Amino acid sequence: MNITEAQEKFIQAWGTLGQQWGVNRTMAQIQALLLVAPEPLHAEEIMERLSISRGNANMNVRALIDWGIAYKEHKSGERKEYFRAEKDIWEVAKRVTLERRKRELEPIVKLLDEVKQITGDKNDPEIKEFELMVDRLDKFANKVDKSLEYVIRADEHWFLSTFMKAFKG
Amino acid sequence: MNITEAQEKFIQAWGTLGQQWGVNRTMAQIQALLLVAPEPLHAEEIMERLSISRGNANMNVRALIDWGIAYKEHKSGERKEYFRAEKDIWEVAKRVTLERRKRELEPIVKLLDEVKQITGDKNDPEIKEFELMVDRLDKFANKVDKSLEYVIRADEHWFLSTFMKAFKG
DNA sequence: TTATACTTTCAAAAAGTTTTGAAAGTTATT
DNA sequence: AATAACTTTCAAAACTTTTTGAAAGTATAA
Repeated sequence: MNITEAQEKFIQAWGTLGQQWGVNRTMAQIQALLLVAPEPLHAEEIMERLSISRGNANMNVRALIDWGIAYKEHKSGERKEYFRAEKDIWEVAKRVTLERRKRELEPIVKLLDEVKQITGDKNDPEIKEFELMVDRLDKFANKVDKSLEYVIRADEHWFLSTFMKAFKG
Repeated sequence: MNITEAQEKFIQAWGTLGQQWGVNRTMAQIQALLLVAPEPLHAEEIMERLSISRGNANMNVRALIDWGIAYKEHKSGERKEYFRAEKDIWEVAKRVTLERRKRELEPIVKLLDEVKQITGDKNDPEIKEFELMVDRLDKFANKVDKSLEYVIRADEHWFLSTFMKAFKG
């Protein structure tokens, strides 16, 4: 396999994986392309390399930047904007974790708070079960939230340092 | 807010959250319904409560069972099948983690292995960058994989016991 | 064996998401 | 101020996923 084939394969597969992660295919493909590119690329290059339209390229590059996993870059003497990917995988993982925490965990906690105060006979089995479930979920969500906060704030290599000891390095 | 409104709100919101997790809306709604139900429900009840078709109900109940987060149940003297949700949230989290590991992590490792052996001039910047990236991703994926394996095998309350010490809780 | 009470399947329809590309917007240069 | 080089927007089209419901399948009881 030569380098072009390998890059192509990687980009396609990364796109497919992205979809399972709830990330749109093109966004993941652009990230993959920027990850394997030794130099920043501009819109035209991305469009050509992935055979996508200008609008699509623009939209998804912007999404990557919003997530904090790609950056705009300017080359002196050039008007074009260049883009590069964040290549520190731990940093990417941290960003993605933060983003998901915001999008997934915060709404759960908010929902549970709203739904916590219900009126009615506390001996009704429906009410008993509901309150039990809300309580269980709330405890869980708060534990996960605190744990994420902890690991995100900690050293970027937390995962290594916390767990790898168990595997002797 | 009365119990019916609260349940309704919870079910709808859980469905929306499910979508962001890559889980189909109806599957998440059925899970939510079964989570708040004090007794197991049968197909007819699920269809009616969520206003969905028989096929849709059947398909998504089956998916929940495949994921190991809901169970079939039989009531003696009844021909209908009843369904109940796994209500231990730690158990649900474990199952979901296992499922995602299989669907998301395993394909990455497989891809990286395939793409690792490329032919060409090792001084070509494209090749250098590519090999660097594959190596970084491979190390990361393997660390995450081993860590998940560890925490899944460990006590169900691993999350608590590993991190909560840091919060004196 | 036949009838009945249920569950499962699957092709077509509906709903939802992504992509396109032309037009509008922005900024830098002359 | 006008032009050129670029970026962004957005409505329509293409594509993907989900849902429906009627038909087929299965198991139990009489």
